[in-house]
Amino acid sequence: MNKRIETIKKRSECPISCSLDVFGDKWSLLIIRDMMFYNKSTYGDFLKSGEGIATNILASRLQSLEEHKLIEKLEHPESKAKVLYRLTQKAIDLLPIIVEIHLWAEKYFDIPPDIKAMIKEAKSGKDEFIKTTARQLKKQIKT
Amino acid sequence: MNKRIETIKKRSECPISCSLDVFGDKWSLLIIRDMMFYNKSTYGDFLKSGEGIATNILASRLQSLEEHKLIEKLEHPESKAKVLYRLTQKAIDLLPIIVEIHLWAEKYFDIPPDIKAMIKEAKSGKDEFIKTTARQLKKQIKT
DNA sequence: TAAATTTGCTTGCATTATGCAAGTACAAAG
DNA sequence: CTTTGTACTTGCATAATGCAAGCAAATTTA
Repeated sequence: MNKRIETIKKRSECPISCSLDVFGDKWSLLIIRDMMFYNKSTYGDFLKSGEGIATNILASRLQSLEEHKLIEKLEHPESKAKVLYRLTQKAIDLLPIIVEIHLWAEKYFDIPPDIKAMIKEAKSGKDEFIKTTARQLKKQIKT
Repeated sequence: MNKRIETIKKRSECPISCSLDVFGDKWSLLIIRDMMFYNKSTYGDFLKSGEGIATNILASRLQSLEEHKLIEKLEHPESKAKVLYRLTQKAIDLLPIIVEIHLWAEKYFDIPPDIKAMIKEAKSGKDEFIKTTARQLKKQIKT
């Protein structure tokens, strides 16, 4: 009945490598994205995402994100049947990375119009965009 | 004798998702890092990296990076036995992302002193650091 | 110039991660 | 008290990664 604690191994001391060991997989950043920009907060929310994550993988990624302290599991105010996932400050601090990924993507991919609008805003006033977005997200932590 | 062209599939139109489809694996960004910051340019160079990539995986990642136009394969000036890999502009444009990952990592990991020095420099004058580093890298492209 | 070494891979097989479909337990609604 | 919703787990298939060995062409060494 022992849940295997996925040992958090580092491949090296390199900051890029260490970071990838935390969120450098196919799904983690997409879950963070959903929480940051689409107000998703429950298991069911994440399942509905356009990319179609499998149920077992979602459970596994949520566990990993929790172990790495990027998210916290809380009881949902509406119902005991639900679980509320919330970003930590550590995850909110990923915002600059995520913004830069958006800016890179905007240069090399065709982006849907609605998202493109947000990227334009982020581009024209990057620091301000990050600051206000981070502030919004922090509100939810209020602890 | 047909080399299978790994079809480049997108999971969605989301810029984060599309970007991860390009470099969101365990190794691609580390190869880019080696080329950006450690002047590595050959298959043998990449093999020597601290994280220890397997030979077949390295070959596979190099092929993927080339297909996604993040690197180019050129003949090595020193020897026909060698292959020279070079970053494209598309890869150099990843620099802001990589810098932000460094800054995030610096906040949440213990970083080796030499790398920490570089991060401090990047932090104190981010735009300038990116600009000068990118300029250095572009020199090598000179077509 | 023949043999050994370097370089950039490929190949075969083991292990791990991810994907899919079904099932389960508990809470809540009817 | 049955049905539905929510958050998972489980079993099995496929894909990605890891490890050790092998290989061909180029270069170096003897």
